[in-house]
Amino acid sequence: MSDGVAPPSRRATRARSLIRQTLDSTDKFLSAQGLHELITAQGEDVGLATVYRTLQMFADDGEVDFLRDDDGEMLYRKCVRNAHHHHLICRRCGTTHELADTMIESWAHQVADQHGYSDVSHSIELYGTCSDCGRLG
Amino acid sequence: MSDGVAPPSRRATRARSLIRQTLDSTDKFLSAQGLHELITAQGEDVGLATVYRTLQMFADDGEVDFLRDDDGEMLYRKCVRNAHHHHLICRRCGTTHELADTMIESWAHQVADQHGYSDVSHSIELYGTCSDCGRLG
DNA sequence: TTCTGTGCAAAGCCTTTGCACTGGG
DNA sequence: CCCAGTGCAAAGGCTTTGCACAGAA
Repeated sequence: MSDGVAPPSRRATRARSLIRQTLDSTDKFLSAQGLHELITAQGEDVGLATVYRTLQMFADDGEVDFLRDDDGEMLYRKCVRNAHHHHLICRRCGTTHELADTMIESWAHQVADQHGYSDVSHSIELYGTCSDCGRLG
Repeated sequence: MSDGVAPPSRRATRARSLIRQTLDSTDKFLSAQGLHELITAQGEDVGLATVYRTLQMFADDGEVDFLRDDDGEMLYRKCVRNAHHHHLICRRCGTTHELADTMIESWAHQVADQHGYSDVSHSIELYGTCSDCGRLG
């Protein structure tokens, strides 16, 4: 599982800096387009294609978490935890909690073993309404 | 959770029959386009838009299982089990095992409760290489 | 100077939609 | 006969790509 390949050289640019800043400004998962809008709203300007390319690169480098929502859209969020984990996401406001639960990992492997599967990976995300949004009705 | 709404009237048509037949012919998850190709390969002809509309309808009616793969594509499969469940899917040949594990359900609810989330739902799929494909190298 | 990064516009892909025709009941 | 269902083509929405220019090192 170790990607022996060293990450390619990465230059420090205005676009990357702005994208990192924007990611750091929130705990929520953002789409490429959503992030682009936030940047634009700040009066800054970065090409949408660059946002897509950069988020993809950050994801490859493990600098951001990413997942695909129910609509098939990719969402990205600054990486808080390094180890493998899952998310509990408020489907209303997007607030996210990271879940580092070893039980799930072992469950996944156990089930896979039982069926003779190897190279197991899994996609596990929980959605709900967070307490704040719940209060607001 | 009961969808009190009675399903709208559904007519028996050639397209629906062909789509059902094709779904029944395999245990694997199929994309709309993949299913359309299978139908075409049988020398039959159904509009692609109809396949999309029909699969969506079957999904709404609970007649098929569906999920979104890592590429964001919707996949459909004939429904084997009625109760809520998850899947263990071979990422090579698409063979699928249904998992009816109550432990996961209770885990999800427990975690959500701990964080004050309500209306919990979850997206859980396992991917791996099945024993047959593993043997083939 | 060199080569990565960026912007823009075009193209790709999966999916949905509008509209007129077809066919099930 | 009537309305759900279908086909086709166009449009949508997210994402990727080609290419020439800009800017980091």
